[in-house]
Amino acid sequence: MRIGELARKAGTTTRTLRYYEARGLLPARRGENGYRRYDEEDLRLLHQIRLLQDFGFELEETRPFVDCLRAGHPSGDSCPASLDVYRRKLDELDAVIERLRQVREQMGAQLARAELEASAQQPPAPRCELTQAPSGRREQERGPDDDAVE
Amino acid sequence: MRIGELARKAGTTTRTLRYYEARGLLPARRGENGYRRYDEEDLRLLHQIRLLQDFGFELEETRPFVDCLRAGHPSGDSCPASLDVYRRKLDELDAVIERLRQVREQMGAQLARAELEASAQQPPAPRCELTQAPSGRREQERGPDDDAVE
DNA sequence: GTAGACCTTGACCCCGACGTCAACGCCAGC
DNA sequence: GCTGGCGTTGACGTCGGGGTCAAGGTCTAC
Repeated sequence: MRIGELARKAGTTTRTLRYYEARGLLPARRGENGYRRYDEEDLRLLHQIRLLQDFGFELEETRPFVDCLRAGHPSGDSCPASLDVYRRKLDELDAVIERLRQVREQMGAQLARAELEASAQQPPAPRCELTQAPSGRREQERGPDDDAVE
Repeated sequence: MRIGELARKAGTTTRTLRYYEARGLLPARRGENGYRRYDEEDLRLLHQIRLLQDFGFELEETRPFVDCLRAGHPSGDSCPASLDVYRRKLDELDAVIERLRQVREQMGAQLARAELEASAQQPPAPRCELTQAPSGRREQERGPDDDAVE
């Protein structure tokens, strides 16, 4: 199959596939006309990459898994190198989560303190003019925003 | 004081201070020679910025806090606009933490499964190597080299 | 034989928070 | 007056994972 079809099947874009190829992660054979040609095996590799990306892996970190699959193993994590990456990522993940948890805690305390002080000042009349909304209005739809975990 | 001194006192760099000024976040007065001049108030503002940055705020998100301080309030979070940012960040934080927690869980399960499979295969002889599998090569032989990145 | 869907490479753009020159001005001490 | 350490602006680089043209080649259907 050609690049467009593979992209559709994997739910990604042709630009992304060319990018992966440029990184040496998913090289393609070429037909006589110079078009890239892929097969089902490539689709599997690509699925592996996307899965790990969704987990927050950097592209380079998916390489051991892809190599493992390409070497003929049943799954990308059948090789020691992949397991090492898993373990490292788990450690990282634990560290990040813990840090965020602490930040969350401190911020929650700050907010509580600030709200308390505000309510001690504000009761009679609205004063602080650096705002527009008088109170809650917090739905703020969540757009295509997401990760950015450090 | 001049830029270098402020940077040292706040544990940051002159480049950073110029960047903040370019963003309009921490404008500086100028001496006759064109040098930036700062005072203790600026140091306070800067501390507020750095604190929030450490919390993972983007620069723009610190602006309400800085404005609040500059408006004469005792602390950066004495203003409703700042509290709104707190609340929004807390929500974001909760969402991110939860997502990471789930990823951590899935990955832990993957690792456990992979380790189990590995131990079921490995005992007799070491197998899992990153060598070519004897299985079918892909259609159309390639040039004088199978790519080996690294 | 031609439209239009697909492919090719190359090149520049984006975000955030700066780092890192380069080339020059200002000022203090010796 | 010269060196060295400050300061100034401006411009480009970084990192990841692509997006978005632009200018052209190919293939397929009608």
